[in-house]
Amino acid sequence: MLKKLTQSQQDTILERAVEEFGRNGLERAAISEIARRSDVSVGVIYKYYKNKEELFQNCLTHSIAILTEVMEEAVSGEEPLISACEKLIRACIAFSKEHAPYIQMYHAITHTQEGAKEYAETIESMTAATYTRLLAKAQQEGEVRQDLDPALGAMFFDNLLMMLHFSYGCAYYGERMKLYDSKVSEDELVRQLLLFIKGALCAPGKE
Amino acid sequence: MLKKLTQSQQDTILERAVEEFGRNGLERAAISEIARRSDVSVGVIYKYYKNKEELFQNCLTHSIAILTEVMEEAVSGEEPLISACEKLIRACIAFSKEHAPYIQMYHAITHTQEGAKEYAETIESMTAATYTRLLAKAQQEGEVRQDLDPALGAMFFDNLLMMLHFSYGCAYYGERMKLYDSKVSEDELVRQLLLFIKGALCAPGKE
Amino acid sequence: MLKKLTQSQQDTILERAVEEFGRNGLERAAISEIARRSDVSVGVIYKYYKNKEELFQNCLTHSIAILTEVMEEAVSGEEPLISACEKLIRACIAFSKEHAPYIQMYHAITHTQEGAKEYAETIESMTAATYTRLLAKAQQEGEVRQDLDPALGAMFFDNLLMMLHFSYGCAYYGERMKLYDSKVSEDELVRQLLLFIKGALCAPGKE
Amino acid sequence: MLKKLTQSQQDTILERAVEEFGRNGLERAAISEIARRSDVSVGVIYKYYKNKEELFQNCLTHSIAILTEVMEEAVSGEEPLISACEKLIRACIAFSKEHAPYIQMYHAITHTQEGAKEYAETIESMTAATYTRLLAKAQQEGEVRQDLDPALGAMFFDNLLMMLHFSYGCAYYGERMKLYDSKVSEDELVRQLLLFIKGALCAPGKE
DNA sequence: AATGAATGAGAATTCATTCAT
DNA sequence: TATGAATGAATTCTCATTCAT
Repeated sequence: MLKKLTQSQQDTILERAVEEFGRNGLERAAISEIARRSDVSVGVIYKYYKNKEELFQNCLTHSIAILTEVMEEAVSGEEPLISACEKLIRACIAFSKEHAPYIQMYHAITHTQEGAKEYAETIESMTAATYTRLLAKAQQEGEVRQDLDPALGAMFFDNLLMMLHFSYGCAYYGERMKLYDSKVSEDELVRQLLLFIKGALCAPGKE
Repeated sequence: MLKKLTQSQQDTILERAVEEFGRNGLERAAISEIARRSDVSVGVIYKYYKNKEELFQNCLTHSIAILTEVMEEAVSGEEPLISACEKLIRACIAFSKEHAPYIQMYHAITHTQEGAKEYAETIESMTAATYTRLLAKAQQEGEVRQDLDPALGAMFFDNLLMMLHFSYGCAYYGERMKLYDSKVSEDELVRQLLLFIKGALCAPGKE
Repeated sequence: MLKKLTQSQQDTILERAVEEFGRNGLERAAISEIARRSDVSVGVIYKYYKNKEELFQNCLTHSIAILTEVMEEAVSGEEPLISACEKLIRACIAFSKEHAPYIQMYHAITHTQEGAKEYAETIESMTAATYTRLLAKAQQEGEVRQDLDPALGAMFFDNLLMMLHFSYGCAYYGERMKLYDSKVSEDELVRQLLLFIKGALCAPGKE
Repeated sequence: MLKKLTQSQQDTILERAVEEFGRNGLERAAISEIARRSDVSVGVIYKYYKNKEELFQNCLTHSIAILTEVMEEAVSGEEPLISACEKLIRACIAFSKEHAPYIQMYHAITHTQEGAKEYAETIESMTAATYTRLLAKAQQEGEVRQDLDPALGAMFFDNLLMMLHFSYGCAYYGERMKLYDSKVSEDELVRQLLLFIKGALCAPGKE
């Protein structure tokens, strides 16, 4: 067959690769398995990606792009901070449940030593800036207490979201969550997390 | 060398193993590398540990013991919740800076799919129970607001601590932290985190 | 070489494997040695056979098929017992001289403890049944003396054939044979063995 | 401990070694296991035997010596051929049942390629000569038919005994025997084998 | 002289990567 | 251009043998 890979086939490879890397991590993931599931030959994957590492990188970029898009969409409107937070939290949970492999890939990348700086900048810069801006603005409007540093507040908030992603996207953190709360409903968890965050960020008596 | 391994050599193996597992995870970690770095033969590692899995388990047990000791010490006294939190936060940071490989190994473990439940139970059960109890008690004493679920509150709190561990123990999260806060002192970070947690947990006007 | 293995190369692997297993038994036989002698990579052997055990099983099946074919051919006709015996004896000798590695592999197998039952059933069942039937039939026709148990007689007869196989296929038994008979011709040996067997099986005065 | 090994300890080592080699063959047999079972250190075995190969050789010599002694004892008297045969057969079975490891060692040695000649001469010469002489004498006395070559007759007879040893001493041959005869008593087997041998060796109407 | 822990070569098996077709 | 079989380096684990005590 001398037919060039269609865009759809290329997408399939990336999706199956994300799944395989999510399942098995960079090391154990098998190119042959990705090829098999994508219904292409091993050789063609090496036509498109120099080696396993590079395929992994591409999966990452792909995952992060999707993840970022979803999160940005949640805070694009003009609305009170707490509503934005709720949207973000619900988006977090929905995305993690639906696209666990992407979360697992994200988790995998955060394990790198080499290139950690470059990865972090690529992946986290925009979120960091966005959340910090969101808080700074809310602070100016009196929604957020004055003694909180917007950057650090944003980081703590993002930390909570990140753990939420892991809790719904990674087996280990899922099990850990059960140890804390084996039967509380997802809605109740969201309500409590909002309560927690609101207390943390907002001036008493304000919203 | 046909002399029995000294205790110090045995300790070295465990330390190098933690580093290797931290760097590469269970799968990719190479016994031969651990042996080389520990300056012993491969065979001797198999004399002390039945296989790679068992060495890993020992590293894990060892790590947890150290970590637990540090954390328990921080909350052993009878003191206001916020003081306990501060102690825990400072212990977290100190431990992560001193024992980064342990944190990295922990991070690697949390990526597992298989055995996730067993790992989570081994590693997280005690912490989960301890923090939940701490909050429940503080709630009874009026220190913590009544509408907060102690278990969920404990989880959110532990989530913040976990991210703190990662931030000081893993390269990626360290870089990420810099994106939020490139110059704030550690002391200021602790102060702000305490502020954040206090707001989240405590009834307004109370401590 | 990235061309698919030719049938001849695949046959070579099996032949070299039989030799290696014959020389060293299942345990000690080295896949790398088989690969080297077959002029293929180690990996390709694992492409065709899941593991050493499976390669061994294939060698065994292959050997049995060849051996059985040869032996069955010798007793397929309707002829007096003694003629059949002569054919079998001559087939034994010819086969052992031509395919010594098969005999050596057979000898190696018979040393196993584990799985001895399964091996014995796989390898010996058909022969046992065939020889027993052969004798029982000859007994009904008066060719074999009435006081001989056909099954035991068949076993003693097969015992003699087996030792013949070893004598012509294994170095040790070859040397041992020379100790008994350093100059007698093969023809004379066959004649004497037939005489021996005829005396053992047949009623005096009958053939 | 600076105590020299007693003779009894040395014997124990040899016995345990025969067992271990019988169980696992030369390759799989573990020196450390032999040491453990003999209640001596690994090092001391290497004081007495240069390496595993040499220990194996010594086990062999030991096994063969015992085996030969038993068999010679059975034919030392002045008695009719068939009585001697019965004694030998019964000695065969009794010895094989009691000392299976020795038989297994014998079987293992017959697998060697290198040194096959030397082994065969060491082990088989005396038996070959003894049985040949036994038959030649019986032939002179008219007990054995005149057209049988005493050397070849002795070999066929010894072949039957050898298979008897294997049948009672090696798992594989034991299972094979069951395929022929799953319920016949040992006594009946001896009776039938004697019948078989008598027919093979003796002139009709004679004993 | 005996001990037994350490050594390290060697074997099975996997799988990323190559390249003849 | 796509294929997928072949390659062979790398990894885990075993155990015969050594030698400091």
